[in-house]
Amino acid sequence: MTDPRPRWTRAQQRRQTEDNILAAAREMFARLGYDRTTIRAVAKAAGVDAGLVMHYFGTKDALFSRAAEVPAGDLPHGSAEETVEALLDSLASRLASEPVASLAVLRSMLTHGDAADRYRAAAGPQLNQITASIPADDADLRASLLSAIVHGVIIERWLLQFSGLADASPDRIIELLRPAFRALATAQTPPSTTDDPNR
Amino acid sequence: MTDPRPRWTRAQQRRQTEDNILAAAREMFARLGYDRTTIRAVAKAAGVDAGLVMHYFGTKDALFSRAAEVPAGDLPHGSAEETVEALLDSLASRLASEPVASLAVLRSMLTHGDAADRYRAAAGPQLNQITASIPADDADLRASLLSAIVHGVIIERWLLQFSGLADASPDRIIELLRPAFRALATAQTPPSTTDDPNR
DNA sequence: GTCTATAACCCGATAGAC
DNA sequence: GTCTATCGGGTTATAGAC
Repeated sequence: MTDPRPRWTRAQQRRQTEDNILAAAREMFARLGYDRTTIRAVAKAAGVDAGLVMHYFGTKDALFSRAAEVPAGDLPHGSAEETVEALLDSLASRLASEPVASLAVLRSMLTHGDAADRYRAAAGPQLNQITASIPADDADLRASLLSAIVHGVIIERWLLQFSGLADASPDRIIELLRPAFRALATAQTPPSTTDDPNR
Repeated sequence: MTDPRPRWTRAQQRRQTEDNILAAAREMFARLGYDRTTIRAVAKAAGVDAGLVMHYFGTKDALFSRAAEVPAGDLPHGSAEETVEALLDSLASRLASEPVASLAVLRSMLTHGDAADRYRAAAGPQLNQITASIPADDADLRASLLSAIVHGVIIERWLLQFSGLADASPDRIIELLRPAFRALATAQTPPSTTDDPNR
């Protein structure tokens, strides 16, 4: 009375197993980083054999590449003010819940070259768009600083779990950062301490 | 005709060798992180035997602890404005040249628990002083954000070597960040987009 | 297709010769 | 004090049985 036909086809079954492995790998890469994540542990977490993981993905590096695929987040074009708001929106959602694949990249980027490359590749386009929206000679530096702030906050919230940032409400963080972002995105020489050498 | 008395005493010689090992370990921990730094490689870089490193420091963890000793950087007490300037001064010097021991901690903090603890211990006092100087209910969150910004900039400059931050002049970075820091350190509801629900 | 066994290598740590 | 040799364990990756 057993049905000889499988509920899923071979290809579907394989895909399902691959997804399980990738999910386990993502979680582990995000929590432990590249080096301390072992193929054996990933396989066990996914309920399969370690040899199977190698058979599917070839190498540990390839597994990381697949597990750490993160969509290139891009911002809509617009004025500096609009870009600031778009950047704050993006940050707000990443403060609410950061994708595991992205956390895997962030966790490993300081000690694994491929992860650092992935990080640069993901941040690059966003950086260019921010730069383009800022009307100033040093737009690139301003954009880099905005990007560094976003990443610093994300890292301390999700990876280091700094008290004060780990459990603060995204809205409050956004409200506090808005003036700082505006100050960076709008070119204005502060009427402050030093004299202008260009006069 | 050889002089039987050594130029240095045994204790001095040992101290010299220890310093060589620590310097090599610092450089390697800072460049590769905790996991990828091996005792063997440190010994080779220091020109000694791997067994000697173990004999001096006992374990790899203990070697890291010694190599990653970083003085607890504290800020002078003062008003919010003064604290901002002190924080900017501190950042300026860290942008000019960051100590190798500190880079070792930063490089390893996402993947090595001890390094993360060290990082929190070093950032903690500074954070408290910033918090104390800010007259606002959410002073702790504002201080955390200031700290996150500093660390984000340092990481992208020294560890990820993000173009735009890696080779920008410290002075320009400081000038750009000053308004942003002031905005965070001085409690003011922005006269901006949203209505004030507390009226 | 899936899994077991193992090869080949590198690690931290230890014991002991000199 | 310094260094050689090695132990015991872990890893990725491969080869082959079922």
